[in-house]
Amino acid sequence: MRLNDLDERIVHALAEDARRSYADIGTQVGLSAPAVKRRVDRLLASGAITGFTVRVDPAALGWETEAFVEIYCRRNTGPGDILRGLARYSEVATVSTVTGEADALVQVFASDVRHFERVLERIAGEPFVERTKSVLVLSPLLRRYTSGSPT
Amino acid sequence: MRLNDLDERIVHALAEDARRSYADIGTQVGLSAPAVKRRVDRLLASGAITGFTVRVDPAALGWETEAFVEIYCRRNTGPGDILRGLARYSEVATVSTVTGEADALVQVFASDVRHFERVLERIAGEPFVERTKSVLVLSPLLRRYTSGSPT
DNA sequence: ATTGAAAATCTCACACA
DNA sequence: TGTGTGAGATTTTCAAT
Repeated sequence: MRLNDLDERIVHALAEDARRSYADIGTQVGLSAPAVKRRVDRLLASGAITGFTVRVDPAALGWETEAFVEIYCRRNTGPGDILRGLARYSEVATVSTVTGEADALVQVFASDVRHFERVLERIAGEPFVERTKSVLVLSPLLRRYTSGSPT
Repeated sequence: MRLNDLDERIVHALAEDARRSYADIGTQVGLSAPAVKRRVDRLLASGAITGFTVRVDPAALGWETEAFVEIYCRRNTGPGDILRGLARYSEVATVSTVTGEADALVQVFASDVRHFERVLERIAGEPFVERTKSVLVLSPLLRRYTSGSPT
């Protein structure tokens, strides 16, 4: 789907505060409230917008430990296998297949290092996982456009 | 701030759909709409919730290329130097100092591989950067709780 | 895309445990 | 401190234009 300038400004407004009223957004972009709603509905239907969510402070929710885990898979493992295997973990925030030596890069939030260790052991025990390689986040210096944590 | 079970369930509900009505959330967690709003307001005031945002499909906004870049810094580089040096790039979404061989892990969104290459060259040219090592995202299989892209 | 009206929701006051 | 109830203000939502 192709977004025009008006759509982009609406998405930008929603990105800053997804609970702003359509009328508010409308006055900012020069549209009436129903017009804004129609465009948002269209963006939702087309998949350009996939939903609305909350920005949380992971530390405030008790998820103080963040890590990136490289996954090295056994032969004949497809993206679907990786997703199905990892989506079950509530501690897993993002999963991406990547170029390079590893097959996938996984972002994990845990309450502490002990918790992370348990999660890592379970992930490493998945049948499609050959080995893993993790780095722990020391300081989340910048979290732009995104922030989230499992519940 | 300490969150109890009710708060966590409310945050979880908002993470799935931040535009659900307080009454809906209330019936799910066993509270009235005003009670839910009061807790959300408190979570906002305490900083546990930092706002509401929209989940977008980066590709629909024209940001089709995502990459993770490991930064190896010169000696005597502090976290502040890394943050100041990288925050200027609008393509940089997240910056974290990490354990392991690299000093920092940076998430970058670009419109295409050519765009990413230009950004990478500029980052690699920063005075505190000794070398970089990148992996490109092939498929963003899972983007839980939020996903965003630079505007 | 806008207008205007009806339905739903938000948001506050107050009362209660 | 935290909750529920009810009323008024606001917003959403859908016709008709």
